[in-house]
Amino acid sequence: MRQGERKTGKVTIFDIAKAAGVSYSTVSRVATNFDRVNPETRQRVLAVMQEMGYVANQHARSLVHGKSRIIGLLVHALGNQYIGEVVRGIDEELFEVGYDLMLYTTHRQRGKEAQYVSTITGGLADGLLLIVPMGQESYLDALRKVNFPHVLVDVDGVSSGSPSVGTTNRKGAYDATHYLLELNHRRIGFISDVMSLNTAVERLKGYQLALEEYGVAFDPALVQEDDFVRSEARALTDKLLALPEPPTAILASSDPAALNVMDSVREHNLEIPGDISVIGFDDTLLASIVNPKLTTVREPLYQMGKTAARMLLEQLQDIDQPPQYIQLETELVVRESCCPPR
Amino acid sequence: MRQGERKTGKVTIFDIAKAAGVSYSTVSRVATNFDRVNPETRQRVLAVMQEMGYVANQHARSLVHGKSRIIGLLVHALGNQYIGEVVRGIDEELFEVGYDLMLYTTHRQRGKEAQYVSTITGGLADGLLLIVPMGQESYLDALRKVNFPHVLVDVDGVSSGSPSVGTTNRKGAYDATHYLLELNHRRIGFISDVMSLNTAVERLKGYQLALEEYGVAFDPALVQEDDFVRSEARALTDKLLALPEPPTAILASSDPAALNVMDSVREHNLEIPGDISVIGFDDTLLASIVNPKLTTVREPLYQMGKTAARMLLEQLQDIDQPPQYIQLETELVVRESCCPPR
DNA sequence: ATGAAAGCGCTAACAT
DNA sequence: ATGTTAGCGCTTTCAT
Repeated sequence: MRQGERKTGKVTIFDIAKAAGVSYSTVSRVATNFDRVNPETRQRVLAVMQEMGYVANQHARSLVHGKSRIIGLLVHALGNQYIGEVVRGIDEELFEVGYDLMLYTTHRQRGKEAQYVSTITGGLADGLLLIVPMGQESYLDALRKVNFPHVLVDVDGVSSGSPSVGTTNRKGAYDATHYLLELNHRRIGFISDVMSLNTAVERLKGYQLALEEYGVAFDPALVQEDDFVRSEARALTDKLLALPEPPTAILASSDPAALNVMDSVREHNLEIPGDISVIGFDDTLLASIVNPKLTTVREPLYQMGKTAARMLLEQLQDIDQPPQYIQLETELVVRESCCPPR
Repeated sequence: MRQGERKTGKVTIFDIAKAAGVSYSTVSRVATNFDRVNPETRQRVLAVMQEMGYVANQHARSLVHGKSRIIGLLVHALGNQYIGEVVRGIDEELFEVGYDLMLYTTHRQRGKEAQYVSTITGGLADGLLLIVPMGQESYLDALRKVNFPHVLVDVDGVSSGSPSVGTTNRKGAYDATHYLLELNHRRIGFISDVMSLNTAVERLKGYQLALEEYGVAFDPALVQEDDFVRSEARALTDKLLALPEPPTAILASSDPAALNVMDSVREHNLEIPGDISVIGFDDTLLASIVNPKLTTVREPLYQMGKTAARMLLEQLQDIDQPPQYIQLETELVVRESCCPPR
């Protein structure tokens, strides 16, 4: 190879065949190590492959097989622990069976998804995992219509119509609220995700349920909807604290949001938990490092990832399975950010 | 299509051709919208494509072209803001020119890399971006030997032999240390990355340089090497604080590490910054949210990603370019986690 | 402007 | 056990 030259194919099955003095189908056989081939020949071919640095062209294989062993992964953004853990679970499960991951990040740009989804279903990937906060997006219909294997991560079940793995959001919010009520809080602020997310709706229900049980009237002024794209948790906290009858505790929809809440509270010269108790959601590493350590609703992120991947793998085997809606258990993790109100 | 049926190709160029009453090469022409084709015919074909939901098979295209418009992205782990920002930069740059991203996560498993790299160079991807803390890995040689387009992110320059984009690590550490010295600290702990990373070596040099300038003797006991895989920052802080002459300030190698430092310090019933000043590295979102807000050395993460992607794109155009080693400027961001020693 | 034909690198029947 | 052949879906000369 001339210095700097890099043609597409580099070493092909054909080059190996010539060098080893066999037909290229024989080479293919040892490459896939599928068929029986004379051990001696195999050794020779293997040696040549090694020497010439042969690596099979994946696109050619995909073309033949009609599948690529690639899974598309559509995420909103990387860089939060939340996603990191879920992806770790996915990755681990997929790696074992030799699947690769194609990453699609929608970042702030709404609308990218549809475009991605079409190239994905265009044969590039065999299946699709979606970790995208969403309501009823149109591309989901597309996915279902062509019966393309996919699973939704962290959406709340059946309503989506697509296979999904989520958590017990209602119970999670219920537990958190219950805990606060038990501590004797009666004014509990709730910084919720936007209500277009069914997870947010579920959590609100849990929140209200607990309130009801304690005979506390629901005050809409205490729940503020936060946008997940550009979190306003800080400003919303300000709003909550400016209420005529401000909350003595605030429940946030994620750990990062909770940190913002804490930050805002401090700027009001209020103490945590003395003046204001705070609860987060997710239990990312952060929660146990910050000061004070954050009480939060744990979601089994890693398990969600693993489960989602496994479900997708199953669909790949048998696309006609009825969609499953799996819910993993949340768990309240009590740390230091809550105490009884003054 | 029968319910549940999903063959590989779904709608092919051939189906469209038949339905539109043209040859498939004509369909190809409108699909690539490359060649001149009768506007009328084009409309008709387009209409049929739309109706039948045609999406080109990427593998077939890649096979023909010998390139895939896919870039491999090798990362150690997702889920820290650091990676998130870098990837955002990469993603943005690549999206504009229609490249896709193949994600390879090495997680804790050392050794996965080599395997990945070989499938990547096997024609799956056109180029490779590596965000992997590393010294001199053997697969880098492989990359260079076959002249495979790649760029290293966040390594310190020339020594790697591969094109790279990093930051001014030495200056960053120098600035931080200088700031602390200026504040009158003389015992400055340094929780460094392992010295097998050249970035760590550079930072140490910066640290020592500043010390020298102030005539402060370098005490090896004050620098502790932390493993990036399983951070021991907390334990190392304990060690530092247990010194006969403990530090009055600690410089950490990342923001998350700094949080762990802070946590450990608090457990010793010491105040920040009153008893111990703390400085981080990176300036992730975290830094400005925690309590107290973290003084840290900002790295232009997003820009690093963009730059790396752009460099790779340039290599793709002309593989015979000499490798570039780009350094982006760090900047000390002063917040609340430092003050003069008691 | 469009059709016919070759071929990208590989796998998998089908022969031998 | 190994070679021959026919594609996988697409792009791209080369004809017409």
